[in-house]
Amino acid sequence: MKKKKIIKPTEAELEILQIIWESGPSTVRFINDKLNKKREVGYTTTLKIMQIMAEKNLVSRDMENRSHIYKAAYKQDETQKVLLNKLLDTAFGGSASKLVMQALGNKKTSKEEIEEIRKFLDKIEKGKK
Amino acid sequence: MKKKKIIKPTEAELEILQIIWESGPSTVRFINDKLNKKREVGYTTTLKIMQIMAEKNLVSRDMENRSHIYKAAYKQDETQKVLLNKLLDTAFGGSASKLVMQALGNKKTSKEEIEEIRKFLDKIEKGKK
DNA sequence: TTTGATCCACGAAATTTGTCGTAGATAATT
DNA sequence: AATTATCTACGACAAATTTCGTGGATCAAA
Repeated sequence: MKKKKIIKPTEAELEILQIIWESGPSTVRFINDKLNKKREVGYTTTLKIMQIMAEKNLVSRDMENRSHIYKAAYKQDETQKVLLNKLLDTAFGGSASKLVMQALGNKKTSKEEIEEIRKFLDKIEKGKK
Repeated sequence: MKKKKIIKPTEAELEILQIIWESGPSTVRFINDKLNKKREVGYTTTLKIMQIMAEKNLVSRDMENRSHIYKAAYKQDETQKVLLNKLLDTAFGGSASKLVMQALGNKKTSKEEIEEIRKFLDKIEKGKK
């Protein structure tokens, strides 16, 4: 049995992870600039959080050059899975369908998205029979 | 424009809210007992958290009798909605369908549940024209 | 009615999160 | 070469979270 990995990024960490997932391995400067397009954050604040993320092994970093390059240790999918399951447990009592309907009911979902989900349902139903 | 209420229970608070949602208005003793079936928690710890929840107006309490009775200030649905939307933003970049598929992909969902979701999709599509 | 159980209030302490400032090193510019 | 810009490391600090212990009040039991 492998040791279970614990992934639980905080909000600030998730904000950073999202940028890395989207843009690939990045420097602190790059990420801080991106963040500042949405809200004001000091450079050292971003730096500090990313250093902590490295300690926690949420990211790894290449320290070859002066400005280190950080990359995500876990794929976006894995992290989403963990967070979703946590929410499923803590707030939805484990009912995935309730969660799904809540998600769809709230947000205006496009016709295309709905179609996509239908196909997805077909697929998992087939694999289930 | 009404003042927007912010609901963001912590993990410990959610644990407690779930019990209240499931069992109805409860005393600290009752909740602490329930919690202790899963993990060890001191009575005063539970008490303290519930008092804080009352301060935050996450719960209201009837102080008529010596042992106060706490009840949830928000319905489970409302809270689920808030938490889900937060997760949607922070981890899924706002894509509800991605979240939905992730949720369905992970968990083994029964045929009945899938059918239920299909009907739900029909419904929101109709309401969408 | 004295003792013991139970309850709340209050506060202390440990941890985590998020925020920066400063210092020292290195790179770039003039 | 001297000055300026840019990095990392480190520590400090406030706020929020979680954890209890103690003390005083009230209720129940002996």
